Amino acid sequence: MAAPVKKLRVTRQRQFILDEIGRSSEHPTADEIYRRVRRKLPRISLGTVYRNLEVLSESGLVRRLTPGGGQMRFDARLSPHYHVRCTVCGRVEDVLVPERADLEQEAARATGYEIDGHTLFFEGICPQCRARRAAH
Amino acid sequence: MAAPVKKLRVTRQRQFILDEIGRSSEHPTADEIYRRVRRKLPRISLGTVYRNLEVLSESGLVRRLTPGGGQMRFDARLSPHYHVRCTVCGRVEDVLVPERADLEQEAARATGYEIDGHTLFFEGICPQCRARRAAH
DNA sequence: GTAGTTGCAAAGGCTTTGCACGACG
DNA sequence: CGTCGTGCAAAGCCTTTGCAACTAC
Repeated sequence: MAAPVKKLRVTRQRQFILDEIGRSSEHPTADEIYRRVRRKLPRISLGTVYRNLEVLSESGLVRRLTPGGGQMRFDARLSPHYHVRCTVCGRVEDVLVPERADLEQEAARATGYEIDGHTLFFEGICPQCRARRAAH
Repeated sequence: MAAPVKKLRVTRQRQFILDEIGRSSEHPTADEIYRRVRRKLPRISLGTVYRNLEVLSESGLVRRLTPGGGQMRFDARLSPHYHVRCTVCGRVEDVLVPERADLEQEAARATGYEIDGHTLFFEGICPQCRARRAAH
């Protein structure tokens, strides 16, 4: 009755990609993952990286983020949490505050939708950029 | 001290574009706006539409949305509110529940960022798609 | 053995941009 | 009249895809 889960093979490429996302807490883009994994697997292709990111997020092993300013990013932290994007340098970081489940009930009531989840992005300026800005 | 506001000219293209966004509550994409405005101004180009959307959102006359699934959308409703995207048909609608300002304070505390705003997207299934699904 | 995967390269979708002409103020 | 805006077309960026060879199970 549920979604047909296709069985994933454990390939070297897949392992390195998953590993690389887990290793970094900086929510890398597909291209960043590609460049890093290529240090270990020089023959991997960008297409493979994209295909794996698709499959891995489809099966819930990574989370795909689409912050306002640009390309997709990937997050290995699976527990519910929010994100913040620095509007100056573009970095994306976790915001570890508890998810507000009540928001979804409110939204369901207000819209008539069946709500499955929500995504919350804060925008702001990171401490480093703030310091740089203060120093002119 | 504030951002240098450049003065906008009132061109027919700009007027029709702004008008078209205001007229529809469906958060049209750039291409949808283009196709609609072209009925009145057949010689307008897609490039002009994009340039105006850029300028208009830069000056706060429209709001630019970037829902997870695909291209930018535009919203003429300027008061703070949230959005929901139907994961089946892709439509985007307003969610008129009050913004939670306390979220930003929490996020600032948790991250050290200076928070300027936040974007909240709900995902779910709209009543129409739900009905269609129930009817097999 | 055979489905799922990979590399490579080409194609695709959306958005941005260079340029010369046009029009708003 | 000087800018700012426009149309057109080309370029750009990120992502997806077709295909034949390959490999995990």
